[in-house]
Amino acid sequence: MLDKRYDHLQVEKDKYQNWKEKGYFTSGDISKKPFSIVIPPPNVTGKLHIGHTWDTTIQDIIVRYKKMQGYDVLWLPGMDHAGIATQAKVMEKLRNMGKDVTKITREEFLQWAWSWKDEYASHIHEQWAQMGLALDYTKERFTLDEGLNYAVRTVFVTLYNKGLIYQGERIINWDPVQMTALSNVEVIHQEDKGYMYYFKYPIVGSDEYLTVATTRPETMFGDVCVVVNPKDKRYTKYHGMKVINPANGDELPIICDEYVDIEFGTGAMKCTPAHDPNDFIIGQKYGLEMPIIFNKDATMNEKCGQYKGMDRFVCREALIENIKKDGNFVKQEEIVHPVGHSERSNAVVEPMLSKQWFIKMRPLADQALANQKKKGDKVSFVPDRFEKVFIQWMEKAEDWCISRQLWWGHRIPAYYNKHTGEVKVLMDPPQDMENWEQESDVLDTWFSSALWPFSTMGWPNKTPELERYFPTDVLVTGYDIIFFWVSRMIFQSLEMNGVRPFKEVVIHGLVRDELGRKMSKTLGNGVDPIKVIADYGADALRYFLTTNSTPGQDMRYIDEKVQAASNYLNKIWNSARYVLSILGDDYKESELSSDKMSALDKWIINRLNTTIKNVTMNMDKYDFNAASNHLYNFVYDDFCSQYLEMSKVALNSDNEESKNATKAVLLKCLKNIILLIYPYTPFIAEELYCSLPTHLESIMLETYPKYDKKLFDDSKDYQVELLFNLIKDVRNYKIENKLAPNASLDLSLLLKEEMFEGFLAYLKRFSFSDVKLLNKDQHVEGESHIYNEAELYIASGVDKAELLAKLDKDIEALNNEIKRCENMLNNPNFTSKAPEAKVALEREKLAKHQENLQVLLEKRKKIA
RNA sequence: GGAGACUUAGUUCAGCGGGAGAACGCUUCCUUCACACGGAAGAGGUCGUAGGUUCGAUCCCUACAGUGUCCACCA
Repeated sequence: MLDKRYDHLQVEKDKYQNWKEKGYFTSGDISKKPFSIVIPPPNVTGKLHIGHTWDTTIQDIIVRYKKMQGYDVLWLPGMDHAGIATQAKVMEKLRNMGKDVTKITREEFLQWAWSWKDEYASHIHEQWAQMGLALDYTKERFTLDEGLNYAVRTVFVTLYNKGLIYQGERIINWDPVQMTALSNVEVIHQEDKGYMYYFKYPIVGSDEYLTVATTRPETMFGDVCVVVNPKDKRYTKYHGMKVINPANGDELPIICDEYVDIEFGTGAMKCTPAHDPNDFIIGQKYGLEMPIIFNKDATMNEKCGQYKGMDRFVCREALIENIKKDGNFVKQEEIVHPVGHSERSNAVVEPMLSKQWFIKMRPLADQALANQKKKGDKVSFVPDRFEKVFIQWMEKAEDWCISRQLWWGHRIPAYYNKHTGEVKVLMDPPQDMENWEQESDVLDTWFSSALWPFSTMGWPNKTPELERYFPTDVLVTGYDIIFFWVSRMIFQSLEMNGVRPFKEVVIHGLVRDELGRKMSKTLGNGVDPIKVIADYGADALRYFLTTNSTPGQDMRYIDEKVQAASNYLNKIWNSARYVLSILGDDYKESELSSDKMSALDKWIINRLNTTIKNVTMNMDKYDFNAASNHLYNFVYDDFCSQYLEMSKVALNSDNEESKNATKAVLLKCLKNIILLIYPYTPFIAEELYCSLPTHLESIMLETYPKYDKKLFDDSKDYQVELLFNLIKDVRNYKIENKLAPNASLDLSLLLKEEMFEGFLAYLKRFSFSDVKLLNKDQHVEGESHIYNEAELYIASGVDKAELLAKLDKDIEALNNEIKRCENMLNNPNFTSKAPEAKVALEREKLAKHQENLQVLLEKRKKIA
């Protein structure tokens, strides 16, 4: 027997462990069709946040749904080593322990990092368990494990040999806090306040000067020339002359290049090839020197004279002061301009010339773009507008800087000859390793993540897993990592395997706080899923997360809505409790047979069928909000409010046959509700399922409900709806007239056709009144309610004037409706252009309205 | 500078070429034997503004306004 109140703590206890131990999460039944998903591996940097919960719940719903539909589902779990982020956290921990991190060795650090990984991996496992995720742990991987390292090396060597990976000196984004290079996507551009400074660059051998503008005066130590547009007439006379750099007195040539915009600033641009990507291009074009002026921590280096060792921003201020003293300062303007910050450290990123490893993107991007044009092979985005985001990024993808000056990651398999400097890229260290030194840099974390869908399945070996589950069926992730991850998986898979990594990508948004703000550590507005689970249960949280937004759209976390989800589950719980109590302990399940079912039974079964159809259709579209809404309406309106209440009549009758039919229908509805809600809320579904009179060992072994045409007979459904309307109007009458809900009224009913068996009994029971049947044309005093198939009169002490007033109101409303219909039908454009069915429907409506109007008019005549 | 998203009830959000929906909140009534974390009934919206397409627009198109998002090297 179920408890009176749904208690999530009791319901969610021990179930996960049991599922796991029984092997329900394990894939590999080759008698079934395969279906596969790889989890987006969470970083081992911390605990999971509510965004992870959303992401993984969507996957879990898909997984459980597909399992029920008879697929052999592989949901592959795993985690990401998250290079920069984890290294930063581990370093911080070591500093907090009082260690001198500058003295620590690579090997020592890696030991600490691995133990950090173990600790956080166990937190993540615990959270997955609490959320109830049906992950196949026998296939779990880590982005830094040996097998994945083998895959990473294979890809690196292959791309290198194809010329798609190269080492080059280029301008990269330098994070001076983490002291590593970053890729473009790891740089966040934000609008910062700053100044545009204008300085005089005196012309050598002249009293004149050029005014040059810059936002980063400290880079002036790296200036090698001043560039003007050859067409700029203001500067023609200076062509071939030199200017003096006001920062250090160096003489700089004036160079002409079309790149300079005559309209922008002063039209004279300082050129710092080592610290600006555009200047770098000009530097290359004219073979200019490229002096680097920063140390790795963005302090000024020895090229900066008296400023050596200063922080770049301190230097900036000091330099400006000195230029002012020299009289070369013109002005400064406050501006707001985009400034690049490191995604991880938030430090202002310094563009810096540096030797790094790159992936040549153009050929790979073109391949990915070409594949999107192939109908059967493309990756389908859900919702499809996100394909555009992907395509646009691919169209202008620049080379990807993949080397990082870190320890925590896949070490680049390149070897430098200690004597000759020769570079070799190899799967394994050279035989004479004593003469070689391995590249100390590691790869960008996303390099290994990009291989995740196939590296986790044993690639490059032709494993059975790869054969069976790759390409995967669907990937679920947030729109914020389309660039970081989705696009890179796509081009890597196409290059390495010749096929897409997944057929579909389901994109969701961000969870925001109650006020619509992004959740962040600095705001402290994050929501801890573990706390929500403790308060309301994993089921309520899962239901809330997956049913409160449209695909691809952000959502707000609102506590009351989780509570509402919990109330819904309590509703299902109690309806189950009731149904089970009706069935009794020794109930034997029997087949539903259409001929023993009442009109009411058939009605609810039809509603159930329709619900199954709608839910399934929307589940297949990954529209979990729409799917759950259909079920919700069925549970509340059709099943609980109508059928459960109505069924009490049959259950209290002496008719054993109809009693049994009702019980069977109740059970069928309940069981289907449990099965339909199960992917969303597996814990409560399992609990209720196992309380059914007959059940398998677990709901995880059940099959998903199917639309059942056999029981479909809706011929009397409209009469059932009429009954509901009659009851509703009677209730309404009582409330309007301040009568008790169970007050007995004097009701008269004229039926225009024969109603289903028991119709009157239901009406009597739910109106708490006796119902007199009228013959045609028989007149009764009272308030009239006209329906298409019936007329209801409620005798009352209300006076004539009031009755007439009400009647007039009804007549007026009906007249308006008739007018609306007539206007439409009299419009030849409507009748000729609108679909036939639409026109017929309007005609039908008009006829009914007119008929009903006649009744009301006659009624009025008799009263008046 | 580009791209796309959003604007619907007090609030958070669905929806849709043919009489506006849910949840929460609010009002009235009801402890009736599944559930007061409940039930019954109800109030509440010129669907951002202006044009256009259409027999018909909240829905499609255009412009505008507002809100937030992503991308982008202009000194």
